[in-house]
Amino acid sequence: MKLTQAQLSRIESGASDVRLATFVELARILDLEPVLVPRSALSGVNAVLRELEAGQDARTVRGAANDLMRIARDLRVRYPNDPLLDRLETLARDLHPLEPLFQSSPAQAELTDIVEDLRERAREPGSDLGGFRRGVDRLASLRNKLVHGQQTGERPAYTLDDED
Amino acid sequence: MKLTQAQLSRIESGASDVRLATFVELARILDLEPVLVPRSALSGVNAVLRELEAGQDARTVRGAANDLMRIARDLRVRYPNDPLLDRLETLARDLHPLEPLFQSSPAQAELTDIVEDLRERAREPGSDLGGFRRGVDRLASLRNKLVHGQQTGERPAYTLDDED
DNA sequence: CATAGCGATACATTTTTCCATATCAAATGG
DNA sequence: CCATTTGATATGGAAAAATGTATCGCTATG
Repeated sequence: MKLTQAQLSRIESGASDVRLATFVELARILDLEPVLVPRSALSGVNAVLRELEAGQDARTVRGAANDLMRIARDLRVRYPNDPLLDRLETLARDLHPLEPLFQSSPAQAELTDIVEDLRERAREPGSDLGGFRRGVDRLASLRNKLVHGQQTGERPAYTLDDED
Repeated sequence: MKLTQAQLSRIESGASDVRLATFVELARILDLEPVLVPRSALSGVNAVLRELEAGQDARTVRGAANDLMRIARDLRVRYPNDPLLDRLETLARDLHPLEPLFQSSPAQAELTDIVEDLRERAREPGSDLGGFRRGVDRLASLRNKLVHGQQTGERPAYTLDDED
């Protein structure tokens, strides 16, 4: 498939009901992936997409996860076997797949806030583990909230996304 | 558009790269909705889809999660503040969203085995926490394995879902 | 054996797609 | 200021492919 200039022109002017192969190629170029979604899953998928497209900076979550991992690793020196650090690492790892859910929501803000807090507490040597634990708990509950607030819904509709 | 019998025959035999309109119509008939997903959102969307299509014997994982929560709660009576129990609870909670990953894999067996083991150890009063901890570790590593063996890496090639 | 149902195929039609070329706008050079 | 180049978009015509209609062959069933 070549997707020539002429072809594009006709597509843009709506003068052509392209073939599937052409369509897919075009999607690729636009960094989109055509996916067939069962109607029953539509609302869920839409939710994910909505949250994502609102937010610009996806890297923030990844960055936060990395920060948390680093914090945990640093503290290991002092508390080699502390389960609290296990927990923190687990939570940080969990962040990655949940990325889409963080976009554009206040969750993002909360997350960076938590990271800030933990970083702060980790800095002071004899830092009270109680405060640190509270931070980790905050992270955990944020995580749980996101994962669970992922309820289903209803409303099927016709939704071929736009192009151009 | 009519989607005649002849056309369907050709499509099924792969002898035709349909036009977009035909494709959409076919999707409709199959109760599917074509959606263009930004690559960056693909993992999130796939997660939702996986979760949904698991639907059938999801109860097993859920059951395991509940069992684990119960075990943890019971042990609380004796060890009110043990962080190991925190960890177990966290892991149990984590199970839910990972449900789809358990489907049909040996992971399912491993999970029930772990639950069996922990239940056993929790039964005997002065049970050695070492063994119990080992069980929890097993659960954690199973979880991590699943979560990590999950990442796509790159390009889903021509991932239009199947039809027929 | 007749016939009804279903999928595959032939041939005709329609439409996309490709290649070449035209059109147009903005930029560039004398 | 006009001519020419350059780049990007539209269009015409030919080739290729999808779609439609009619038909054929197979299987089941009376």
